[in-house]
Amino acid sequence: MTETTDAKVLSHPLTLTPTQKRFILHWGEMGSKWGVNRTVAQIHALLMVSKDPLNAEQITDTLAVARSNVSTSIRELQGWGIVEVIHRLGDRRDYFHTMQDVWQMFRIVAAKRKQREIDPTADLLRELVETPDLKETDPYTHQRLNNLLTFIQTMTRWYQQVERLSPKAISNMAKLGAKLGSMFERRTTKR
Amino acid sequence: MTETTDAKVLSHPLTLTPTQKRFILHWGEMGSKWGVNRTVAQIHALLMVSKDPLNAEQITDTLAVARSNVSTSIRELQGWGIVEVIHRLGDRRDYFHTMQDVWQMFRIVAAKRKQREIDPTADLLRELVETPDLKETDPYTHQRLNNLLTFIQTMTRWYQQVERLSPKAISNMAKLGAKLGSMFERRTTKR
DNA sequence: CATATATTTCAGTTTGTTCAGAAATTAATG
DNA sequence: CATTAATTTCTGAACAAACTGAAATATATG
Repeated sequence: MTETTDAKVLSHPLTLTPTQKRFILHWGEMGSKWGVNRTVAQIHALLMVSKDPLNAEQITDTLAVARSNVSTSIRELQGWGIVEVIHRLGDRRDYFHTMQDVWQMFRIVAAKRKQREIDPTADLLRELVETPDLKETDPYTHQRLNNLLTFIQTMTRWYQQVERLSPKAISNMAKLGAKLGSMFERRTTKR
Repeated sequence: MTETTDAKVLSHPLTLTPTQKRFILHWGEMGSKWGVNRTVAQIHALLMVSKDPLNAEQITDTLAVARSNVSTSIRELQGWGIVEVIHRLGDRRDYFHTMQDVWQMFRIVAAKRKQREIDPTADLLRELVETPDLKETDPYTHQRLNNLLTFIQTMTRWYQQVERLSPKAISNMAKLGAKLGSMFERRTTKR
């Protein structure tokens, strides 16, 4: 019950520029649209614009959320594999930072989302399409499910090719996209 | 208060095969992972495996959800542009059906999601990156935001190319992906 | 090993979402 | 234009998720 307890509350508040604030708030709002909770997204944004790694207390003070909330949120970001811990000599606290490479980050998140949001459906569809006699007894449903499965498999295969490319390669593909597109389009119409 | 009121409750229940049931239930569960509510996803699944268009009452009875819930959910599906109304001579009820072409459905949904989940961020980033003096006063943040923006723009441009392709063209790209990928990879390392 | 510091877990509260049923609205029919 | 059928909107209850503050646990240091 000493007066020092209060002094600790805002021991390491970070000063954010207006630009940084707007980015963090926006990223937090978009989080909900992406299925990520606001605090998690805000912390991620903060780490993205922060030059140096931050400890949990700094994050707490800067974003004005509960310490426990920061703990849980960081855990989730680590679960996604986009936030890492750093330690400093003479400091026992955990310092967090996020990867610099946006393409790398995208790849990691895309892989996780595919695993959670696509793979289970692909598995079930495979099973259902192979249901004995389905093709005969209910050809319509069989056809519909099979179309869906084929589509998912095609997209998956295609994603796996793209996933391996370097950022530079992706950028080049985007630039050459128009040509490529028409190339493939022609190739198929010929058939 | 006549006895006819009760008879109406289950007037047009649809008979679903076990396969159809499993698909509908699974699609409903996955819905939450995709940010779509369960009933909306279930109705969508039901329409996908239903050969004929269904009216609201049939959907209500088959899925055992409230009539009002069906109304709201169908509205949302129409909002996504993947469910349409059909009318029949001598029947004033609305009949609903979903498009057959999976690739077409994907395109529509992808476009909507891009619009909701990507475009606002791209807009903000463009604005922030152009903040006067940011490059000088806070080069680190500027760099980070700019990287993000560039990435989003690249992916967007690339998506726009792909979006125009036919299903067949996509499938071909997936098959040729490996070759293409290494082609681009080589091209960039040379630079 | 006692103390200080850092982190995680937990219970309770707040906030947001889903859903069924009632009420209101819209459209059709004689 | 009154009646019936079809559909949408509104409302409150049940449920689920996010968040906080406090307590419990873990870790370092003299």
